[in-house]
Amino acid sequence: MATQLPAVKSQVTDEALVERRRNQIVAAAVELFAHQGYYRTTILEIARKAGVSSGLIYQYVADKEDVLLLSLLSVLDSYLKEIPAALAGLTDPLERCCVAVNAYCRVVDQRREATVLAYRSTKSLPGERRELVKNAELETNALVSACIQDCIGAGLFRPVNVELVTYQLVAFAHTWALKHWRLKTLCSLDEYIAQGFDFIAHALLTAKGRRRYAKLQAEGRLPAPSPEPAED
Amino acid sequence: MATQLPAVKSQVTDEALVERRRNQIVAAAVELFAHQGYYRTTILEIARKAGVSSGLIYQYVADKEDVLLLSLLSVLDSYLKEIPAALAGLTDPLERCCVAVNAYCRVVDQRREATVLAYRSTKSLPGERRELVKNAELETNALVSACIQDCIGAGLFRPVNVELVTYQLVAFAHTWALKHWRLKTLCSLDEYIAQGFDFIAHALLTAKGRRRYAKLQAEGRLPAPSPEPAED
Amino acid sequence: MATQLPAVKSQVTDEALVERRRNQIVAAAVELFAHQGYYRTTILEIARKAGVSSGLIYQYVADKEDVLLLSLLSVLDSYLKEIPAALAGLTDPLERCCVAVNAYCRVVDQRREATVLAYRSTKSLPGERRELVKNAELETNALVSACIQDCIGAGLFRPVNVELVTYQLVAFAHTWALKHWRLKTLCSLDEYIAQGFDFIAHALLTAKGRRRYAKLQAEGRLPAPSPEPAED
Amino acid sequence: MATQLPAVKSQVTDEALVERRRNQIVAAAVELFAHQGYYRTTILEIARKAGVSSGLIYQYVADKEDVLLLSLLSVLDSYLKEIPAALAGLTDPLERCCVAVNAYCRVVDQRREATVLAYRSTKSLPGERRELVKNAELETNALVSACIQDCIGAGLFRPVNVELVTYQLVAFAHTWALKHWRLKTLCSLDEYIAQGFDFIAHALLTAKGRRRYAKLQAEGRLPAPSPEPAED
DNA sequence: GATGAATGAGGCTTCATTCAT
DNA sequence: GATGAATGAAGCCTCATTCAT
Repeated sequence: MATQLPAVKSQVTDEALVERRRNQIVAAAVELFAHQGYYRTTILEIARKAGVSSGLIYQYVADKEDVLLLSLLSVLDSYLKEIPAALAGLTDPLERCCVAVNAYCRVVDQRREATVLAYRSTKSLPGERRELVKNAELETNALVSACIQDCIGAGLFRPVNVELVTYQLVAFAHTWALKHWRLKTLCSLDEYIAQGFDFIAHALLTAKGRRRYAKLQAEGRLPAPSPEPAED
Repeated sequence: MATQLPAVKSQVTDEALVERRRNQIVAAAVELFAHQGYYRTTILEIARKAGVSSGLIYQYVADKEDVLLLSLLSVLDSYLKEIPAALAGLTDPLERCCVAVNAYCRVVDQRREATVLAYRSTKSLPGERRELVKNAELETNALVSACIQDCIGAGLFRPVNVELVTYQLVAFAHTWALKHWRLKTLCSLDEYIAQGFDFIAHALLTAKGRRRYAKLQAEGRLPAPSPEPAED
Repeated sequence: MATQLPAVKSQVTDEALVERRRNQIVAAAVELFAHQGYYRTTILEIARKAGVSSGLIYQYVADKEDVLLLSLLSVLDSYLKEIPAALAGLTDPLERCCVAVNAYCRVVDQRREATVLAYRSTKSLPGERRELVKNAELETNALVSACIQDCIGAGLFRPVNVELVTYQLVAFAHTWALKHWRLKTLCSLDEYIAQGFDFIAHALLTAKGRRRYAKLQAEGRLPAPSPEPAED
Repeated sequence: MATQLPAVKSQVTDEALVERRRNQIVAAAVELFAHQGYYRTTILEIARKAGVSSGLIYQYVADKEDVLLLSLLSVLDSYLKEIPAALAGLTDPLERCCVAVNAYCRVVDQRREATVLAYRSTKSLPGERRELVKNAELETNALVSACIQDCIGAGLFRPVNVELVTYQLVAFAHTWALKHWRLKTLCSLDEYIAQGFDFIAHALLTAKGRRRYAKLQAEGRLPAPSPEPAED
């Protein structure tokens, strides 16, 4: 798992303990970082919230930046787990694509502050540590890309540039967190997802794809309730 | 202008001087904040880069957060100026919409680091000051929304939720800056814009809109070169 | 002067102020370091004793080690000033040599704790900074070496290895400080110097040298009172 | 032995174990202290180098200062053992004196860093513990003093102040370690010792002593090769 | 109006020491 | 007896802010 990358070393040797302590620390850190930002959060606050001493943190982490790194990786990790979990058992490419986006939006919603944190603080990490975060992000992207690719392969999506479109979808999911202060006044998460599907569907579906989409919708296999029929 | 909002008070009375000094300070601050982040940048660094003393800054600004506020407002201000400038003289709703998005992407590209800064640091501002930034953002959004609304009114776009779609377009523009580290390896700005237009066009255009779009394209009135005709 | 070496940089530009502040800081530091040792002394203690704030110290010095460096250099500097001062106007090689050793012993006595500090703490400085101290030490050695060399040149001293003998004499002076806890129970500084002269005289003087030495003694031109006639 | 002095108490009762563990700890500590200094060395480092846990150290020692005390005593102990060992079986007073100085210089050379450590760190010990170190030093001095005294008694040395001259000789030996950074560029240990003998011989020998010295030299009973006959 | 030296609160980090296992 | 995880006091250093000039 990402949080066990050799990049972050601990003084403590007991693997299980390291795992447990780091989870403790990171849980506290993510919450504090998300609410107050990285720089406004002190190690002492993290320690207190985690119920440990400040010195203990440094047995599991080299410095404060490491706590940030682990925190960011844990957020990205949650994406990397939730999306495949949602896809389990599904085979229809279009269904998979919709479910993936839906799942992505919902994790983002559940970890909204943490998602914002990733945007705020990734740049606070220098060099190598930032690369780790970027790589984790690319791993998640790859999940989405694969879905799009499969839809194209199945003739359901137009032959678009997969990676660029991936970023459109990812941006769609992230925007829910980034602009939540405004979006929440405009619609619910369900509505947000539904209109996104509508937007994306029109943007990508082929004629064949549209038929399949309609069928899935009719069968109730599309995750979010569509607020209005997608047509022009 | 935003930088003259009463929220930021100066000890100096000469209006013109205040204006000039603040521009000096903000110019230096934006550059430093953009590259190093807000917390990593010291007042002394800003002073030095602005060619003034650290003490002087406090005659034009209440505290460091004020410098951040002014910096963020200046970034958003540049959006608010560039987009209308690009639209000047244009009347066709679809053309205006495309030009607006294009202009937005290009300002973002020109002020890429500053755009990222806005994402990183807006949350570093507390309460009232953050509202000012949000309002400035909404002002820019309104420019885009108006274009979309006009296209819908003209039957060129489907009757979508204007504000939500606005966020799609805004997200598209911002993503160029936010994910530039990756996007730059995938395509040029022109290509990015072109595929975005393609995506958006499919997502929003009505049959009538498609005809108009094709015509504008044929007349060379669409800002970016379209890599391939938009159809499926 | 050693304390103005470019190796130690200050944030403050006013040369005179830097000089004054550093003297303030170093004076406090030398006293504290000498009594408590480098590691047991805190920057805050130094600041308090110097009558300044702890932050101020860092405007004149990069870190605590720099304070140590300046302190050590100031000690070595005092040797480098006192010895030539004592030699001023003297021309007889043997007299000069005796006066130099005498002066050395007396500075060491005056700055006894500081001399011990140099032995304790030079190794606490890493790389480049330690070199600066070593060079300052060699400069003082050169003063003594020159005296010895002249005596050899004048046929007053046997043709010994000048640098090695220099270290004998330097060690003699330093030992007064290093072993003061014991030596002070055995004799006074005057007696210590006198017996040292006796020892050194026997070790180095040629027949001609012995005659000159006796003459100088008779004329009262040798610094310390000889407790007993030097003969075997 | 010095390390068994009641001043250092252990929680463990098994005498032999205490002895063994302490040797383990001290061996590691001396090496680390000598290279990095006392304050720069952590208990954890000592524990690791000694192959034990950090907690174990505190079962054989009250605190870190105790480790320093034991370390310093062990260094001084090695002098106290090596010198008598070198003298074993020798009866001629002059030969004994020369052998003693030679042996002293060689232990110092072998334990050069440790010797420097003693100079750096004895003052780091407070009150009572420092006395123990001083006493150990005086014990070694007594070995040298006895040799000098015997030479005077045998009419081989001039009637000098024994303790003061002892310090000259001790300083000579220690200086090899203290100024090794410079001396090593000037001569080898053998040469250093040789010139020291030359210096000391001239300083102390009576006419009778000089004859004896020449004889010993001729018989090859003086430890170091004399570079040139000692005369003027 | 402008300067920049001075302040001092506050954060990160280290590490001697303890103690439950 | 031995371990090593946990503690928390303490120190170095930074930097926003002030204010005398």
